[in-house]
Amino acid sequence: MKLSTKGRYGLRALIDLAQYSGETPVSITSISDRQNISERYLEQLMGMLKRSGLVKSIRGAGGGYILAKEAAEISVGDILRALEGNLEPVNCSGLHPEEGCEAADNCVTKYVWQKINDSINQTVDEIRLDHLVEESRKKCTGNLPIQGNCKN
Amino acid sequence: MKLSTKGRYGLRALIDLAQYSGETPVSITSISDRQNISERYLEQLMGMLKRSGLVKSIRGAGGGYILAKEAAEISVGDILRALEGNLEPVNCSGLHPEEGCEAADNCVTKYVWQKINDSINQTVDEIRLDHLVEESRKKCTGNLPIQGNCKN
DNA sequence: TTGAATCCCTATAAAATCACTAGGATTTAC
DNA sequence: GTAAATCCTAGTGATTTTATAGGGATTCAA
Repeated sequence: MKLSTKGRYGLRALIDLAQYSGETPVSITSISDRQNISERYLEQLMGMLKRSGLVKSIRGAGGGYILAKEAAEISVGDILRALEGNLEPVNCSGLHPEEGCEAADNCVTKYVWQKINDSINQTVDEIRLDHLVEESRKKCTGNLPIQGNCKN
Repeated sequence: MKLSTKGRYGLRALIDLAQYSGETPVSITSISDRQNISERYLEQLMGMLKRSGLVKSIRGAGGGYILAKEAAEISVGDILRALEGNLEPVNCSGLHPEEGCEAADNCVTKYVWQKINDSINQTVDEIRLDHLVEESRKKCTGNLPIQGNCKN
């Protein structure tokens, strides 16, 4: 029941991107330096986020990434689902009406997985990127936060 | 962000156990037959549930398992945590006050993981085993439910 | 026009985790 | 004593995760 590094790194990267975005696009190199994430790996994550329409890329020298929409319009749920696929605790076809599991109607555990799924999605959809950026600014007045080896 | 077979099988097994518990203890063989779960594997799961105090075992011929307490006093959360360890989406030491991550105070993502963790735990702790057994009885009046190959 | 900076795509390797399987040891009812 | 059951510890093949690596393609500045 764990989130992979994709989700963890990706969320940190997008907070960073939102925080450092200004006139010029933010390069992968700069994010990876600040966040201590492998440049090559981060590249892949940004690709996924781009394909999901959360960021835009600007190629060539001086290029990098920018948010595709306002930070207030991007939720943690959008980011995590883009990177982790759906957040369902169980890959239960009964959760998807179109797929039709023959046991679905009689399945008791489906009820449980559905409840967990709903609560996770509701929680992550409530948290917006701008809020996290603001929190981050509050915590860190002037000097940079000491992240150390923390990869979460 | 997936629950492993431990949690999925374990919950089904305990619903089954609660459903079929009567005078005599319920054997692993009978549960594994009804639920289509590998006997040897289920053995391990029952061991974990026993160590967590959710079931009691009776050894020897005619032995098996019984619930250690009323079905109404066992929550889905108890079961899943017994089998999956904690349900935290991220193994973040900042979530545990005693461990003390140096970045904890400045860590923005910790806030997110904490929220997800709380919502999952609240959800699974609200659902009790007796409720699931009752639901199961309702859905299946007389004839057994067709579970097919569904492993969820 | 050239070179540096940057994104883009695919393949592959190492590590970790999962989902069992195997082989016994112990306990109990009959 | 024997069969039926739980108990315990390892081992193992398959899959997934977590990157690394390499080779482009594109853009901009000088």
